[in-house]
Amino acid sequence: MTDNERPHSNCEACPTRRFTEWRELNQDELKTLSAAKRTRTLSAGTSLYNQGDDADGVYCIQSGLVGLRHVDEQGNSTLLKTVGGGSTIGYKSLLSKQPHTLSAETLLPSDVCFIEKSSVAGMLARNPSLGERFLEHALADIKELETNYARSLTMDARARFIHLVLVYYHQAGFRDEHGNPSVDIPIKRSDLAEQLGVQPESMSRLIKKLQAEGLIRVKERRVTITKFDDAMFEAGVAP
Amino acid sequence: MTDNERPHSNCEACPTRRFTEWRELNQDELKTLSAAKRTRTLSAGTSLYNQGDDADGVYCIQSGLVGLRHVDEQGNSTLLKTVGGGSTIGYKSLLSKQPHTLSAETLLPSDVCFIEKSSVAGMLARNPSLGERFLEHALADIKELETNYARSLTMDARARFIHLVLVYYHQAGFRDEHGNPSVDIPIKRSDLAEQLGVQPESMSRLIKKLQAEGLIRVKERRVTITKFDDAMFEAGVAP
DNA sequence: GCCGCACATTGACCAGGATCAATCGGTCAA
DNA sequence: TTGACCGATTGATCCTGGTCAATGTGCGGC
Repeated sequence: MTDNERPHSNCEACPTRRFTEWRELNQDELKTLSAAKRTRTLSAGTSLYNQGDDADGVYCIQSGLVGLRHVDEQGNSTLLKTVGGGSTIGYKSLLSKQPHTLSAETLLPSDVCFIEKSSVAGMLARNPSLGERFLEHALADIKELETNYARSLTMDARARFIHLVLVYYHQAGFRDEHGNPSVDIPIKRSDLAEQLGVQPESMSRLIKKLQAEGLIRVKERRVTITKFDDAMFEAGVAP
Repeated sequence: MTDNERPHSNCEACPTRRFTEWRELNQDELKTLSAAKRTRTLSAGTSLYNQGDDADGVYCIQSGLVGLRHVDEQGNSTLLKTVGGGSTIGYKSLLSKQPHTLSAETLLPSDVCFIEKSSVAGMLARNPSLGERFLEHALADIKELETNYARSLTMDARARFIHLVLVYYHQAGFRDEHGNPSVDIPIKRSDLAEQLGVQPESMSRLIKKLQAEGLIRVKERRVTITKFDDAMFEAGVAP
């Protein structure tokens, strides 16, 4: 755990910190945080924690991609969410003192910081505004969950997929060599299907259809949105 | 607003308080709360607040039933949740300082207390544990949303409906004259359909089918669960 | 009593996805 | 090189739930 410690070993300099709960810590607190955290570079497919486990701390994603998965009593698996650099996860279970409701697993090689339970508790006790940041985070998560839930109840797989592509584009989009909006959605088809609540076969057919219509172009795991306005419209996003 | 003021005019005596955020207030704080709150008895179909509005305070449901609805850009309406006595709503928008993401409307005649924004802020400033209660509430909401979202992605309308009946039964169930587990789901079919994300016609047919199979019996808005174990199994609930 | 309206149900038909089975390509280890 | 395995795709078929149109049914207003 010491030999693969590399990226941004001190939190003051961490470029993603300003998007996290830790953004308002003072110099002293940042020193404490730097000392408390453990940074690891993980290969894809590494489990951070499992549904049902007790929380042992919180995880800050510095880079890469982490998937949050839920498995129900009947074994149905759902990829509820993916998070990238600048996200803090695992805090809900810690704060509610209840077992994790989701499992977290790296989907890409990722740099992840871990801050142990007692350190978080200590900082929370000394800095009340940190608690407010976590509350804010929870409220933002609720908002996102509400709209996703409503979307799953009212929109078909096609519209949900287009919406999801636009979400990924919003997070990590770029222009390809011809200036077309593109994004790498670096997860396998079956995970994409799980995120949409459809079967992999339906995912294949859907992609095929959307390509045939010329709405998107897909090569491997790169999606180019060729009719951006149409996509926005179908996903129900304001212009 | 003064003439229809009736039920439990002081919060110390309020029987539902022990289920709410206010459960740990001291005598002084309870007096403040009692003075700040306004209680109203509302008929069914009254709007408490609308999606897009700024928060003006929080609402405590004393009795009755309130529906929380989301309408998206395309006009798709979803009944995301119903809440009864002992629930506090409207707090998310207040704490996040963002417009309401949902509309709240009474589905039954309801007694509702309203606590104005500035009063809540005052109490929060003086009592940090109140903030923790709201955080707990938010975390519980997230947990519920996550499982509902996952359920909507993986289970069909039939299983979701059975699950929903069991949820209502858990909240307000009783034994009918023959000792069979029953519950009044006091909302109209189209709202039930909205809550499940299906069309009213499908709702009708689904109920008909489940009755034909002898799993449930439905009369007006009362549902009797005739095969309780089968229902639990289909809904994916542990025995 | 009669009209109008909202809620609920039913029928006929269609479409979106699920399911089952087969194929294909790529990668890795023996 | 071969075979095992995984991910992805395709085809054939079935079933759930959507859509459109019609019919009940109860209730308040006049």
